[in-house]
Amino acid sequence: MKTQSELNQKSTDHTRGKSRDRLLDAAEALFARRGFGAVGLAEVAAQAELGKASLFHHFPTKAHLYCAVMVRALSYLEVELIRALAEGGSPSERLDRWIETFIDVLAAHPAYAGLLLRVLADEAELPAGLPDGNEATETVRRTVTSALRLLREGMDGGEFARMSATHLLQSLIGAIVHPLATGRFGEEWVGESLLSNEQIARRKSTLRRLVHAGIVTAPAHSDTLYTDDPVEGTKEIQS
Amino acid sequence: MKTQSELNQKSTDHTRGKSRDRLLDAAEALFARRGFGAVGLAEVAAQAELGKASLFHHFPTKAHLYCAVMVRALSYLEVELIRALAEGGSPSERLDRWIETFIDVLAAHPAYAGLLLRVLADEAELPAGLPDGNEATETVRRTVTSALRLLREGMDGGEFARMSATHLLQSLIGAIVHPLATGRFGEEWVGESLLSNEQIARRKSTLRRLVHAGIVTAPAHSDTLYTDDPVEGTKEIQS
DNA sequence: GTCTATAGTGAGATAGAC
DNA sequence: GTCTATCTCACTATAGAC
Repeated sequence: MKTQSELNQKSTDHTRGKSRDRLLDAAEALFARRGFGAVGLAEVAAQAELGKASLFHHFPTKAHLYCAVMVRALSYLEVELIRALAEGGSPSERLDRWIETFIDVLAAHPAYAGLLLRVLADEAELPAGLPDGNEATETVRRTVTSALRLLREGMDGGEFARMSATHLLQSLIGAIVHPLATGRFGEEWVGESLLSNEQIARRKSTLRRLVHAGIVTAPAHSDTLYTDDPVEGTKEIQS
Repeated sequence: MKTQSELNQKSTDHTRGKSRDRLLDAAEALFARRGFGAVGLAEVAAQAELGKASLFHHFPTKAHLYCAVMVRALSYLEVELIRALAEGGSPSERLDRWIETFIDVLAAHPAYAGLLLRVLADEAELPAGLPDGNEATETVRRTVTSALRLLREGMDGGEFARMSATHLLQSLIGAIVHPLATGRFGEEWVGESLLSNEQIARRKSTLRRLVHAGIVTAPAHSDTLYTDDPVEGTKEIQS
């Protein structure tokens, strides 16, 4: 029974992959642009060239579909970022590679920036209880934890300035993800697709400059500089 | 007729302001958390302690309500940011004040970060054609333009490093807005409300450090650094 | 200006033939 | 696995009394 469909799990091309994958692709694009609540399953099915009812054969519920989309994207991102960190080098080199890889992943998958924004910001749109929903949450947690570990290592070794690692990471993520999620306005300001090689190079360059030297060349006036996060030292996220 | 209701247009307290304002407040919170499509008007009305039908007396359509919420928030932000820039000082000082004011506004209005994220990232959720929708778009444009002007001035004067002003601004906005829009995860990582005085001070400190000196203290390896945006020089956004 | 009642539409989800 | 037909319900919006 079903010898063929088991063999090409990786979905080469014959129509454009298995219909489950087409559904995931369609849903991914739509959820990224409009969010969970504003996407209709009829539109998803139509864009996957399937009937609306067939969708429910692959995903029993809209929430399941949403979580499956998220898990696929988040897992891919996690794998790439972990790989980037695993290649070794000084904390500074690893951070550079982490940022560059992050941008590369968002550039290669135009929907991911939007999806990430929604996972992080939308309220309760990862319905807990679903296995995939929990896995998505855990994937985010793991990815964040590994990045935090890098930042703290760099600070401990004196290679990064001492500051709140969590706040720094949130700022970095915002600076990386947000610009690539601002479809309309972003392209209007930049004048062309944000995903062109040229603009991606500019994004990397901007981030690199920001991380390595800031942007202000004049001397800054002194100011209180917070260093450590007192609370999180004992939280299980430390792992 | 109605002498009383005309007098307290500014809605002091007697229940909690005029019902139109209560509707705006309720809608603001819900739209920020869930986006246009996922919010039901029944919930908005209920949270404003009004019947569902009364809502349509104040806003003829859901889109009108959404745009009204956006205009109110964006206008307030614009006024504050323009004021911050108008207080004078060197580009560096004005940029610091701009960032600090931005964060203060987001901290004082917990829904604004979420709203901003949606204006910038959600697709077509500011229905053009509505007067308020166009005004919201124009407000975003003006706010961005004034910030871009500051960045370019700083670069021209040598006080900021030469780089793509648009990319820099997008990165800054992401670093400012995104962390304050990540309700769930953000608080989990930080361990307390992101809007406490302590955490707001950390946000400001992190951004200031990032802008003024970057975070890496070790010498960076050389890299291509993009400077100007060739396309946008002739666009009407230049104003 | 606020309400109850209700229209009318489109959503998520199911039944069951093929 | 895919389809057509259908159920059920929540939603936006309207009508009209008070």
